Amino acid sequence: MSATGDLKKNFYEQLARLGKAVASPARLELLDLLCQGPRTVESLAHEAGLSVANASQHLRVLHGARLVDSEKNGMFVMYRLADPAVGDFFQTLRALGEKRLAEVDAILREFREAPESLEAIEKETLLNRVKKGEIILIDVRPAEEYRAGHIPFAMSVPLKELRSHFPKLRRRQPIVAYCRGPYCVLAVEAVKQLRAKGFRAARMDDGIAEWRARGLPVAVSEVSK
Amino acid sequence: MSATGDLKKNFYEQLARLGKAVASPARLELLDLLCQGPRTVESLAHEAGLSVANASQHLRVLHGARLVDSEKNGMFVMYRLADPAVGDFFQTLRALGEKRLAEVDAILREFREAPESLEAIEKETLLNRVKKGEIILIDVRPAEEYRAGHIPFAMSVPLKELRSHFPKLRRRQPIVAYCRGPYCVLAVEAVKQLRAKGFRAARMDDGIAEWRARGLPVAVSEVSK
DNA sequence: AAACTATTCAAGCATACAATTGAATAGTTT
DNA sequence: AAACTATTCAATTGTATGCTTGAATAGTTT
Repeated sequence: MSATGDLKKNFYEQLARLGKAVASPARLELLDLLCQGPRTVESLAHEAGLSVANASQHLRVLHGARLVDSEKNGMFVMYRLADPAVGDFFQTLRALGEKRLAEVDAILREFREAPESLEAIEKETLLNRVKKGEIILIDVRPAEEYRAGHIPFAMSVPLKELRSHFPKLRRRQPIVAYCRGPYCVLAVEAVKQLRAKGFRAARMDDGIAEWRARGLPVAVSEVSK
Repeated sequence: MSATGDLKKNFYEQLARLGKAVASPARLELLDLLCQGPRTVESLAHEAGLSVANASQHLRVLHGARLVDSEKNGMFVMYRLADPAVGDFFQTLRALGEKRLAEVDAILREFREAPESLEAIEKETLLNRVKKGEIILIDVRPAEEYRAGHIPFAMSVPLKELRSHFPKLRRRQPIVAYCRGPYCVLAVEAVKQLRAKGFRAARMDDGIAEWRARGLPVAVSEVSK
């Protein structure tokens, strides 16, 4: 029916569908998120900063390229990678990107260095970034201390439970850890563990006491569950 | 200067440049060809069935994504993969494609089966395909026999020199080997070696004698060099 | 059943891209 | 230097894509 030449052309066309699927920053971010586990459309949209309709459309494209599968679960639709091989592919793509694109390298360098020089950044700016979700702020003190008072939007991740949070964390999302203050080793240890696992982590040497002393807002957990 | 969120967005944008580079069938074919070794623009254009200007533009896109490098050599410009990692990436992409895209699978199946059932195909059709470059027809008899008379458009690839041709050959391009006729083992052996190396090879059991006997055209080398 | 929610669909607009064409470079041969 | 060759550049055209908006589905709660 079709000549061999058409088949050859067709083969590359099919392959190009995969290429097209990863030709959009938005879809790459969605894929990256999905590499870390199944998610609903809305959570993906929110995390990637897309409108829900837009995210849905991008997901449809990814689905069309057989990169992701979806499954209806009650009112939600769960998206997941169609195959672990998709994750491998994404990692290869990222590795190649980091290796070959000088611009990407520069960005990552800035990324890596930014948290280091956090001391220089105004604490208010940090707070704004955390609020926007650009940085994950973790409180590594025991849960009770967290409940008693913590920096707004900080997640409670007691040092002992840090390992169990690894799967949830994104490897390139900057993480800032804080604890009781400059003479407390909890955050130092947390950063060490996170970096060992490849996360971009930095320590904020101020603790809750210093924070409060500057007149910055402090949150209190109402529900102690 | 730029917020962390911008950096994150920028990272995926840079990554998407790689994606865009492999989002076109033409560029994928060019990449595939370049995986097998450096080539000039014209040879790439010809083999991929593109106009030279078009191929040049596609190559510029690949170059922009840092996937290929070019080097001026006299009047020619040689293109090559920028890094062996690019080849790895392409293989991963292809592997994923073959694994995930049902259509691609179907195509490959047809591809794989087509040469097998070559006996059923009219020899004239074969000739047309060879003429169009869809199939590579190789004559595995010693060079003298080839010169004395061969099927039009067949390449002379004496069995002894087969190995040295491997680098030039494309792994998915169907190859058909013929020799003296149904009772000659040259083509059988050639197919065995080609398949062992992953090429798509089939044997045509008719030889030059049978070909001529059917009244089909026979070519003669004028220049014996 | 009515109000709500998560998701998808459809239409519209602006932008980006692929292929074609003809001309411009840069190198080679005569 | 003139003719030729390989490659690139520039302008054009049609088509595909991404994002937005508002409505439609399908499931859930009241």
